[in-house]
Amino acid sequence: MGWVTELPEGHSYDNSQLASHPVAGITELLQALADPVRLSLVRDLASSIEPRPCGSLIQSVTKSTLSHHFRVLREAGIIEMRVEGTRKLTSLRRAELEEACPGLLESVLRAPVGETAGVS
Amino acid sequence: MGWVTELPEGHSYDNSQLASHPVAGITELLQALADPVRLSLVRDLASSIEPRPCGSLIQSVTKSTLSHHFRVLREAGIIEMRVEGTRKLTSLRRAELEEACPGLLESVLRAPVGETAGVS
DNA sequence: GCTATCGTTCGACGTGGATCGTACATCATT
DNA sequence: AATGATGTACGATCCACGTCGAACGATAGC
Repeated sequence: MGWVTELPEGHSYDNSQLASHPVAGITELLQALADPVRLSLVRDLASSIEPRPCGSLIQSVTKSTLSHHFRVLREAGIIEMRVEGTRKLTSLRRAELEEACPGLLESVLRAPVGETAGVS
Repeated sequence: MGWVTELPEGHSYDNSQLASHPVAGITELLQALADPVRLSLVRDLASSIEPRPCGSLIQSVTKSTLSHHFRVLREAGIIEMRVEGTRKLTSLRRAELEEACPGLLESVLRAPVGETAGVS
């Protein structure tokens, strides 16, 4: 039954992941950073000099969920990916981010990771 | 403080709005700022030296919605209110915010208000 | 007292988003 | 080709959140 090659209207493969999105506006930027998982990803990326494969970050969520978060960060212009063999290396776009919203990344990374900051 | 005047099993009145909440953690802080209405409120508050009554800010949403946003900002420790007659004056907690997350408010306020920042 | 104004609370609604499982794509190796 | 590893697309589910209208609380002034 219908072994017709199911290309059209099925899963299309979108390579726009590789084209760098422009850095988004401040609201979208904050929204992208305002999720605990994504913030953790950004912190991890910031703490390593070299770009890292997606799978080496986080573990508390599924592959698909992780891919979703990477998409959000990509579309906000916060990260970029490049293919290397069978993997994709992810890196922070520090310079572009700094140009679009100076100081934001710095302050977010410097903030204590725990719960309340303890300032009343 | 912040107790509740219990009347007849219905609306309870919570005065904790006046007790300053501690500045929240970075995630909650970002979440509070990542809404267009709230961000606009914060910008408006930042642009005026004196504290302002709630009603003098924004108009694109209902009273109740506005009150909800103020609550979120209050509970994140971003703003504080004090009663003055029949109004409540709202002000940014710049110092506490700066102590809890240095540079964050500055960078957010300095960011262009429009859509995309235009950095590719 | 009554009335007006200002802000809050409650309840309900709709939408967006975070999560997952499954199926699929791509590349490398065997 | 077949298999394994890595990441993406899609569909479904669930829940948090932004929004509103209506009722209520607090204060000021008539």
